[in-house]
Amino acid sequence: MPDAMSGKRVPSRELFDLVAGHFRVLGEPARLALLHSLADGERSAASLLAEMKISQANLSKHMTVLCQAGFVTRRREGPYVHYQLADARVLSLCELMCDRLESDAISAHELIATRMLRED
Amino acid sequence: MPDAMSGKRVPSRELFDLVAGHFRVLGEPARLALLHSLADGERSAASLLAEMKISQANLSKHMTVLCQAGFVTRRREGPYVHYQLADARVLSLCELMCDRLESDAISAHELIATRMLRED
DNA sequence: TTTCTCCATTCCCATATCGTTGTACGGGAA
DNA sequence: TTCCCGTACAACGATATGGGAATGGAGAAA
Repeated sequence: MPDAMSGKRVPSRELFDLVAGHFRVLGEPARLALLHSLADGERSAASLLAEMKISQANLSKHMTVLCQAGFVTRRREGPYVHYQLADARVLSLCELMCDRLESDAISAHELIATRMLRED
Repeated sequence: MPDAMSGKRVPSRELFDLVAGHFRVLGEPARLALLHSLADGERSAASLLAEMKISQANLSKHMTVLCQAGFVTRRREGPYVHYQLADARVLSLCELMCDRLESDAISAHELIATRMLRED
């Protein structure tokens, strides 16, 4: 039975590339911190620059990447630029990942506790 | 009022590094395809190698990365090795990202349609 | 034991990406 | 107009990462 008739989804290589590319955008600590700073609402480039400990050029590049990925929108107001989360689901992704890591940490902790109780 | 008393979570740089590192693991098309292949259950290394169009060394390296990230578990059975998803939530992450991309695509489509209807 | 299979690891190269520096663009004020 | 400020872009070096080829190592069979 061919996949087309099985009802099962068969992702194409292009889809994997696209999804992986967006995960890679989230695979940068500085960009995660920037997204986190935008969680409370719109922020100006200057305020982000003041908060983060990165250079102006670096900030601009990271924000460009986030905009191209569709995670953030850019709004120009005179000489100033304001950034905003384009989609709150991005934060859901981060929270989901954090939950996973937390579970792993707990499991590791229990494993260590078990080993300490066990008589080798 | 300090952050510690505001109830607001202030992630550390180490947490951003950790989360970003795990997102980077998902930022590889081949690894996403491997995770997808494991969605239906345990698979042997040989069957994964037969399905994917990558070299044996490459497969082994990718699976090692997935195991170290805690996404996959490795089980040895004689000379054979079987891999299994360690956490179904990984698939949730991928689905969430796909939903986002789908929404973007729809938005882009509507935008194009609007422009086509508009008289410039 | 030897030999074979299956998988992991190591080394090397090509490519990609991050951060810095310097520069260019664009808007507002003088 | 000229100047300054805020931001984006380009070019560079350093580092990281994926892929291929070769090697290593564990286990099973002879």
